[in-house]
Amino acid sequence: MFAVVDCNNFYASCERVFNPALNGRPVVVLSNNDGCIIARSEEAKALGIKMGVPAFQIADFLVQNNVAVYSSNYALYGDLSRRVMNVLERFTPELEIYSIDEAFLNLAGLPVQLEEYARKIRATVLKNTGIPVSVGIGPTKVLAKTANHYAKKAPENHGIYVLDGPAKIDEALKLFAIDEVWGIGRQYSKLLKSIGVETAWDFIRLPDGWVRKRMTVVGLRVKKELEGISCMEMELIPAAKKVICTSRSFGEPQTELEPLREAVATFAARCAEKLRCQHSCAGMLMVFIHTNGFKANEPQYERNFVCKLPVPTNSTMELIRYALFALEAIYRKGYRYKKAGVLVLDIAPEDRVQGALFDRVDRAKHAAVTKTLDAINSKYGRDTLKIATQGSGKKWKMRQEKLSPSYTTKWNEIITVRV
DNA sequence: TCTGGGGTCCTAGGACCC
DNA sequence: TCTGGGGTCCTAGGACCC
Repeated sequence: MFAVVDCNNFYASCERVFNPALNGRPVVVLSNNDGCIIARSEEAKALGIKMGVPAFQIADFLVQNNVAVYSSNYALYGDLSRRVMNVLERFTPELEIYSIDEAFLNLAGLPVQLEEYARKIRATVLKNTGIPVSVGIGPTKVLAKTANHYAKKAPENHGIYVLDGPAKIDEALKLFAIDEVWGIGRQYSKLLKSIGVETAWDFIRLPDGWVRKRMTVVGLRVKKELEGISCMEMELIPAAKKVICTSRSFGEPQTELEPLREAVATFAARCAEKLRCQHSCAGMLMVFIHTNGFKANEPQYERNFVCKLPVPTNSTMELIRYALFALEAIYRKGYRYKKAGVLVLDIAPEDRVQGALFDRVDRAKHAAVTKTLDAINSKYGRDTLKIATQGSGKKWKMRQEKLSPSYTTKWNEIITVRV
């Protein structure tokens, strides 16, 4: 059996942990640059606030309904996520951290009563972290996700649901809308509904051949999992990323090269950090910039530039150099740039790098410098030490007007208690 | 004024090899 | 009548996830 533990309205719940005045009040969290609604408390959902809506479109509505609005605070969410995962680790020998707010637990062979165990997991996470979670249990990952849905949506289940036994599974699948199935997105829902498939139960009645042909092996796997045949394994060790991207929208549109250079250098530096964190090097780098596509009356421009690196690297200095070269190759005057980004790809383990005969970079020196850089920044906080080209970010930094304190990761933002 | 960010996997088709 | 067979690698596009 698999359990999937999913934090309820995770970002909104994080905001509540150290600010209990938010309990009972509608809370929403905005995407980067304070753009769209990306998390909603139950009260906010009840008000009809939809996922992904641009915040400015419903600004008045938010005020009228006394909705608490927050900028994304990933320092806080990341830390609380780590705490939740630490608790979950105690409940299984096999934990797969699937996303910032979700994990699979392999319960195979544990001598426990499943419902009781689920209740215990839920209670422990809530007590130790302040985060409410839902626990779904089933014989396959897809069925566990289905169970999680029932745990979350039906109040009488109190946040837990165990899907076991053919009769119970059958009954659940008959009531389960096809577009709620994990792995069935918008396009496949549309396709399936067009041939009269409305529920998960309808779906598993289709011939395998049809599913394989129209939905590839991925769709067929989902079908098998719904039928109770497990074909998605636990992934215990997070695989190294094959592509790493750092990109941001700017708080204000940028017209000049200099702030773009700062931004792109900063994104390249962040990519380098992410590479070093997973002990990889990248063999290619791409920079992209574009204007605001929503502004139909403004001149539009969108370009990217790919550099093949002579020797795969994770050096901040080297990646910045190539990133700036790429930026300068595509930058044109006369546009209002809204967003830029750096991607690194062609990623390989750092101990398998193919050198070059005429390499003029002193790689040992770069490695020593970045090691020191990482050590200092890990101890004193991100960007305590950085490359001068990265600048201050004053001009282009994203909007974060409603940022809560990073209660658990910054000394000067630690919670204050009034007597 | 204002519209997020970061990933994965699969397939088809083209180019190329012997 | 009849136009081989068997591969690899790469890329773009499309689907999905959180």
